[in-house]
Amino acid sequence: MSHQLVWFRNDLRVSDNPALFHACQQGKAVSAIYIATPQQWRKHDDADVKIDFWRRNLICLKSALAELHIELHFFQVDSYQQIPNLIETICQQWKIERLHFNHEYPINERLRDKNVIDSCRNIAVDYQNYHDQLLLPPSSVRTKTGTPFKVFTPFSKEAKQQLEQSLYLYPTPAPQNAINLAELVEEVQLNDIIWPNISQGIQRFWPAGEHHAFSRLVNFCQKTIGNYKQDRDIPSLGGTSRLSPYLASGIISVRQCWNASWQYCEPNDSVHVWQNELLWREFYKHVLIDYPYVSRHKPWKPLTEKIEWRHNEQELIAWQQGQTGFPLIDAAMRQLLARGWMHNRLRMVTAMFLSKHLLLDWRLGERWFMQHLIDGELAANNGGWQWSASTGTDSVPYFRIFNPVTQSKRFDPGGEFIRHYVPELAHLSDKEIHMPTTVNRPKGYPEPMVDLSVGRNRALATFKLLAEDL
DNA sequence: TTGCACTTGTT
DNA sequence: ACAAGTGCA
Repeated sequence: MSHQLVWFRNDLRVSDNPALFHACQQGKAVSAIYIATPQQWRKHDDADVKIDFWRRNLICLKSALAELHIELHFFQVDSYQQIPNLIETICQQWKIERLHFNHEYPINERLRDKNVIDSCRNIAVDYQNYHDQLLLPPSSVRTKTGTPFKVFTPFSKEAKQQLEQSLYLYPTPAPQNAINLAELVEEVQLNDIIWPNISQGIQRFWPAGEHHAFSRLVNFCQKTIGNYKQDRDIPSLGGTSRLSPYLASGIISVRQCWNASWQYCEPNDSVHVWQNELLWREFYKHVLIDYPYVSRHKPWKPLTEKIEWRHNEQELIAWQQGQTGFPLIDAAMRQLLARGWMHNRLRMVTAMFLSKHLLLDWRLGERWFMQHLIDGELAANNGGWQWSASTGTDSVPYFRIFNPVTQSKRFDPGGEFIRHYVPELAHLSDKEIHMPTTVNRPKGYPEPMVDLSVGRNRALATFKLLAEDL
């Protein structure tokens, strides 16, 4: 018997799944496992809304696999350290020949996988792993001199040259030979795991299942993407793909997205803009792999470690709760809490407000985002925050500080987005809503927590000092 | 070494 | 008008 085992992690789908595909290629019985690690999730600040999304997608995955006659078994341990032992036990009791899984790139995951591989070697179990989260493998996008790209534009040019319009997608496997396995004592049911409670209201916005993800992708490419270039920056319009939660948890693959962008779209500027967004995701993942210290709470630009960020718990809380007195910021921060998601434009505006106008440590904001985003993903979240804080690769120049009121007038001109999430301001006119006057400000809505020009100049001075120190 | 190009601006 | 460099070929 040569029993194959697929370990599912951030790839909760059966279509275009390299590990699953290869396991099924062997013509032998295939089983699948998922290992819940609640304490590790807390350590990584994984959001409740994201953990619940995993749970809902695991239900879908279990039934999708059942149709292929593959059983998905659940296990639970506290942390990654216990996984090698658990996998040893599973492999021995089920007489596994080969373990298959798709790569994850953050350092804790790499260490976990290295230890699992060492265990496999100890007990003479074969293993294979595959690249899955990236369009192009690590280290494959390099400058002429062989170094990693530090700037997005040349990175994207090189990446585009390497990418075909149609990438190979691993087909969903055919049904496999069924196998009856003894239930292991370590095994749990999905319901035995303690999951966060998430309201149906939020769940409705993010339906689970790869079929849903795929139809969202096709629908986006056939309809929404046509106006993507103009609409994507207007939070009230819903002009973005809203695929990030599905990509982050591997409910859909980035290869499927890339192919769809060529296959289902009329080629135009908007399509290229969206493809660039996929490449930004790619860029930040490569940065994380090439500069692993960014996942250890270090800025990409070492010099910026010297910045003395202010400490102010109350200001942080005001920002987190959407009580800053700046309507667009507050609307955005409340959207994050209400939906587990925030529009991309607003992620930049709120991140820059925290790191520049308030001069609070960008890592506090990064953490808050991770704790609340359904699409929270280390590389993209870290890359985005370091971009806004001017500490990252190809980040915004420190003197180009978004003005939250100007941004509000430009990207929410009719105030629709603000009215939706900050209802106490809904009655204000289009002109007043971006920055209510003292007279117009309703009771209960806070005064602006910082004078924008004071905050701006404070940030400019801080960064300028840094440059002079050099 | 030089020249070119540079996501998301603000006052 | 201004902020001020920097990656890359």
